[in-house]
Amino acid sequence: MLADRFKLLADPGRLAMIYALLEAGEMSVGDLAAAVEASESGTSHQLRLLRQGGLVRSRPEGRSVYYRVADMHIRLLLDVAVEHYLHGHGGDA
Amino acid sequence: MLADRFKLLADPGRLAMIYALLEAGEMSVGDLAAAVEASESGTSHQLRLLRQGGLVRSRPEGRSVYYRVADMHIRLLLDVAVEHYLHGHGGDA
DNA sequence: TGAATATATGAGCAGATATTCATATATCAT
DNA sequence: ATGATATATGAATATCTGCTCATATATTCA
Repeated sequence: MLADRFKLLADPGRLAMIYALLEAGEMSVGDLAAAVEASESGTSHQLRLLRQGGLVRSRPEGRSVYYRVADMHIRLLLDVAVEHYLHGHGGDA
Repeated sequence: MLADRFKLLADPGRLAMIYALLEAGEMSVGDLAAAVEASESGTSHQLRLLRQGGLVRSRPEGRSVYYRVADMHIRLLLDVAVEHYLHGHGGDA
């Protein structure tokens, strides 16, 4: 469902993770947790949601697991959303 | 916050409302409630969230209030999201 | 004015979500 | 094999969300 995709993006922590991954290209769970200042457990939980939703992919290496954003459509979507966010500052009425 | 924008889109009912408004251009609360098969009260509640978030605007006329999507950036955002959704069917890994 | 209609709003409840803690699994180093 | 490290996962919990019911406000019509 489309709303489920939006749900995954509707959390500041997950958004921060996605932006960090977009910037770094690839990050281990621990590094990502440090980057977004969250617990490793919580980060792992969120990554599972993002992975199940197809927004990120993972690659195990040694005792680490590296995550990356699944595809660049996500960056486009975020860019459009940011642009829309900046544009839309109309109040009520 | 950007996540808040996504939150507004992260609900099937609200998405249905936005699509109905995009299609019709403008609708009263009652007509919209009927179109998305929801209660008028619930529809009004959701419309308030959308209005506060700047996604829709309202225009009172007589004893009705007509709502419309605030701007066409929203349609663009939805289109990109749908395209992304259709594109991204990659599983785990 | 009084009744009916359209919308808005607040309270309360049920279900969903995020976070934390504890524990499990797997890998690496010694 | 033992201990340390990295990640995953389940359970418990606290918060948030959406829905419903009741009620309020405003507008139209008779």
